[in-house]
Amino acid sequence: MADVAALAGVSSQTVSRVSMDLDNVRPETRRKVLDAMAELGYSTNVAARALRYGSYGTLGVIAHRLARTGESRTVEGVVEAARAEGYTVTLVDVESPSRDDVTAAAARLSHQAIDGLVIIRAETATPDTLALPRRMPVVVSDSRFVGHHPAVGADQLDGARRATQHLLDLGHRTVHHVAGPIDSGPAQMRAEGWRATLEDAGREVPELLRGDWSAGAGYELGRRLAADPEVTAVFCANDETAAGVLRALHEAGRHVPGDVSVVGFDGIPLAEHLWPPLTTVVQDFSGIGRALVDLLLQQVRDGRILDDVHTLVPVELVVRASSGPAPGGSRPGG
Amino acid sequence: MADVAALAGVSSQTVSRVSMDLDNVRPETRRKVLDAMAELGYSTNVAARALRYGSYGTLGVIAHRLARTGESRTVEGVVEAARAEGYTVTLVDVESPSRDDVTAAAARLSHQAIDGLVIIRAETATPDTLALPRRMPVVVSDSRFVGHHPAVGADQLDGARRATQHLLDLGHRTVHHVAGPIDSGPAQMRAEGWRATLEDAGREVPELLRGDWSAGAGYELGRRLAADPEVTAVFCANDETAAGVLRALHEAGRHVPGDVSVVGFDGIPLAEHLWPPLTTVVQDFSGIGRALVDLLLQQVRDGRILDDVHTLVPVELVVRASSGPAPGGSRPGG
DNA sequence: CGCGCTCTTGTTTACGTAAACATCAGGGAC
DNA sequence: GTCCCTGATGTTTACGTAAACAAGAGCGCG
Repeated sequence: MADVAALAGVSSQTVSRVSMDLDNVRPETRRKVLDAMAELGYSTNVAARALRYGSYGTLGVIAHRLARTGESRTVEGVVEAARAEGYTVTLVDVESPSRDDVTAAAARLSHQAIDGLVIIRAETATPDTLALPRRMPVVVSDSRFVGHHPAVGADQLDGARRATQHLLDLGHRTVHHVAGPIDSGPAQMRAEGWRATLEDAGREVPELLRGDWSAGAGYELGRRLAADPEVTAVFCANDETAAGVLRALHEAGRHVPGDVSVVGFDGIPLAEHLWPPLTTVVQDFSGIGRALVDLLLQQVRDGRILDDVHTLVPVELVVRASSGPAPGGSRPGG
Repeated sequence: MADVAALAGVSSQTVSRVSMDLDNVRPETRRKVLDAMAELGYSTNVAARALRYGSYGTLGVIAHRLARTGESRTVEGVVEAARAEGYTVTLVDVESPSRDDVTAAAARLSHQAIDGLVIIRAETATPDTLALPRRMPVVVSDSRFVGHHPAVGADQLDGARRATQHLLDLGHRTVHHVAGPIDSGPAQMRAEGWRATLEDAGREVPELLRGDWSAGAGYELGRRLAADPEVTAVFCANDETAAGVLRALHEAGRHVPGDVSVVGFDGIPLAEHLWPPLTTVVQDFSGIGRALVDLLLQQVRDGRILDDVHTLVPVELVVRASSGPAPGGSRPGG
């Protein structure tokens, strides 16, 4: 900046005024300064500006597996919402879902220049094990942090209930469930919604099959389901798992939805183009991202730390060809 | 820091020494300082440290649609590689692929605290329209920037050639292609590899079908392909497109691979669990991320700006059930 | 017993910016 | 013509950290 000032023959304060595009600077002076800036390839030093202002215009995000559907779409939603508010996003990926890793990630972030922190998936970490800088605004989309930090999440319970009820309404005697990993909050809630719906309807609750969100696990477990002629309806914890189940059913020669109906969760773009097109519970990821950023910026701007807010974002059941009437007396073989 | 120093009864410099965990500080003094830090919830101010050091420990990333396969997996690769080098990543999403948007993104990033910039997808922007701060180290994974900034990319041409050749080797007379959007460099190169392979083999080059990376476009174009009995082999610009084509073929009652073989590109995790499992060209996204970060950090650390490096990351053809022998005389109807 | 070395801690300074305050010139009102 | 007000620009200072330098204490060796 001093160089620019010298070249333009003005004081550094005038350069500052021009670069902020504020105040009153004579057009001629402004011109000289802009020319000098261009000539020297000057751009303002962010560190100094942040030091002066005490804020960075940046939000931190902790996610687990970035390339996974839910994560990447939530991150995208956060990035979009942050951009709309004039903030950029700094990303920290947690390699393995271990406590130490998340703590390390938070520590790394706390050494980064951020004004607030979005925890998209904290996995095994708990509110206590996260050693965050005091007064750091935080929001989470992980249900286990409800009551400790303000939380935003899709209405997992409602989605699972609607998916399960949809299958019951189609006449299926009961519904099997391929769940997500046991240490995932959303996976727990989806399983819970499934179980509660069956119990409310007075139906038998089949043994839960434990997956891990992956299509591979869906395929392996799907082979067991395909081998059981009693199975006519499967609710999967996410769409990838459902894809694996569909493949296993195809391989076993079981027709979908003639013999078995399948429902997924998440609403990935590919769901509509699986074979057959997948009935699924669609999450509004960009809505979640927006809600997260709103809640975080409220805290950042007011300097006030909220803790007991929990925003539920509604989900929507989209019915496609993968779910149909239970195989009845009219069509025993499909 | 001054508060900590006062509370601990030492100078701020001693606090600095403790927080850097360097130099020689008497254990007793260190203890006092650490206690004071804990009591006050102190953590070092990054802006000040960055101002002092002139670096931020952060890399910037410009991407287009974050949730799209290629983007999110490349970003994940970059984030992982950056973490391994002790850097975090600041993300800027470009809303629409317009020149202004990318320029605005770069401007926004240049006002952020970054040591270098990774352009994953610059879309319509050109090297000239990107008003980057002088001496900002840059790497790109966009082929149009080759010669201006060091570039890293999968060997698209080779991948497309191998996919096409694979189908010819199976006895197909020719291969149809559902391409990516016309303004995408990788889409161009995949189409080029396809065309060159057919020409080298002296085969007829069918009209190219213009998609947009989406499964929906694949589905629409796939319906046209399904209606044409001459079509026996389709090479799709990416796996999502291939999923749409598969669906269209299923709906039309054409068997895969009995009647028509389909090959994708990217190697998304779901490819293996589509029906039938998809033959595809697998890209090493984390390898690309690593190469990008390596190349960028070379420049960041040496303060030297490279411009004519172009790293090609090899791809791998993974053959699955979706591609098979051309329908011959032995099996006219599937 | 004193000199000098080492180990620990304190003081000064600079990083680049922008707010607060100071200064100066010009023009309008009386 | 003088005073005051306004608008443009310069000067001083502070943000929090860490390097460079300075200073003081303790100890060994001659």
